[in-house]
Amino acid sequence: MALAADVLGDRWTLLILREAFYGVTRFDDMQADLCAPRSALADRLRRLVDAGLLKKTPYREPGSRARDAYLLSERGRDLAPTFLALTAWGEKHITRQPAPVDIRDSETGARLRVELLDDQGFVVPLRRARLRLRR
Amino acid sequence: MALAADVLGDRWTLLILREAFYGVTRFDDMQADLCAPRSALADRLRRLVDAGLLKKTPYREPGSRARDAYLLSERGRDLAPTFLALTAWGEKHITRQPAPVDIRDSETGARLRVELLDDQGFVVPLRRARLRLRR
DNA sequence: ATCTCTGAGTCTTGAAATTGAACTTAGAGC
DNA sequence: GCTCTAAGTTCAATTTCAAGACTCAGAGAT
Repeated sequence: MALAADVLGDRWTLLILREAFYGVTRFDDMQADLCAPRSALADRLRRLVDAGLLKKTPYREPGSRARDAYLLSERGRDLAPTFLALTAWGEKHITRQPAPVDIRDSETGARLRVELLDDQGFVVPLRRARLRLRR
Repeated sequence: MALAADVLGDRWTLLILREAFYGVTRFDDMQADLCAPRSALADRLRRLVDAGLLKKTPYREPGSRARDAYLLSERGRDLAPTFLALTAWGEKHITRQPAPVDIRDSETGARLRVELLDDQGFVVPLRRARLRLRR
């Protein structure tokens, strides 16, 4: 997780990833949403691409030249459970309101949630969870 | 999640929380583990206490005066699923090795994992997950 | 009482990162 | 050509950070 902190441990990076999860893919849109300095945004996007979480992908608006959008790569999308767990935490402890986002099953359309499961697939409430260091 | 990024969006904070999850509670132990500058560590611990994620708790080593340890509060422990999901991500994409930690059910001792569940409690593989913005 | 030791910080100062705003660039269409 | 736009880049001013020396409070020894 040390390396995760290296990439994610930054005021803008988490917010940029949230934008990416929300489907915002363009520089100026992110800049407008986050009010981040353009230089900071450019720098973080570059790092996220270098780290393989985002992927520059060309797109073309009719009447404009080709540009690059920033899409989540597989590695980035794999942060979805982390993202969803963090969102749930924020709903409970910070905003006390549902976040304007959910994750759904692409096949059934069911709304998904993150849970702790034991080895038999039973849901275990958070209060029973204990962390253990192996050695 | 904006506020989450406010507290967590920092190079040291994530690592400090990891220490806390690993059961390290004392200033000098964390300092030795992380090699963080003492001033940075003091500052981040203060913020985490202010944000309610850690709780200063007096302890006393025989032959020493009373000091404060930093324990996860309930709000902090509620980050366990986030933490576990992030750890799983790191195992898959960064270290490619199991992290030296697991979360267990305090009643059965079973090792726990984080999964996405649909509304009927069935596990849904990550690849079928789609994020949707509600409006 | 005084001395010394330890864990937990604080202080100081040079180095690095960040901000905000203006500027640049590459192509599309007129 | 000329102009327009999204996507950056550049730069001076400011803010934050790092490293390590220093301080502090109490405990036990002398």
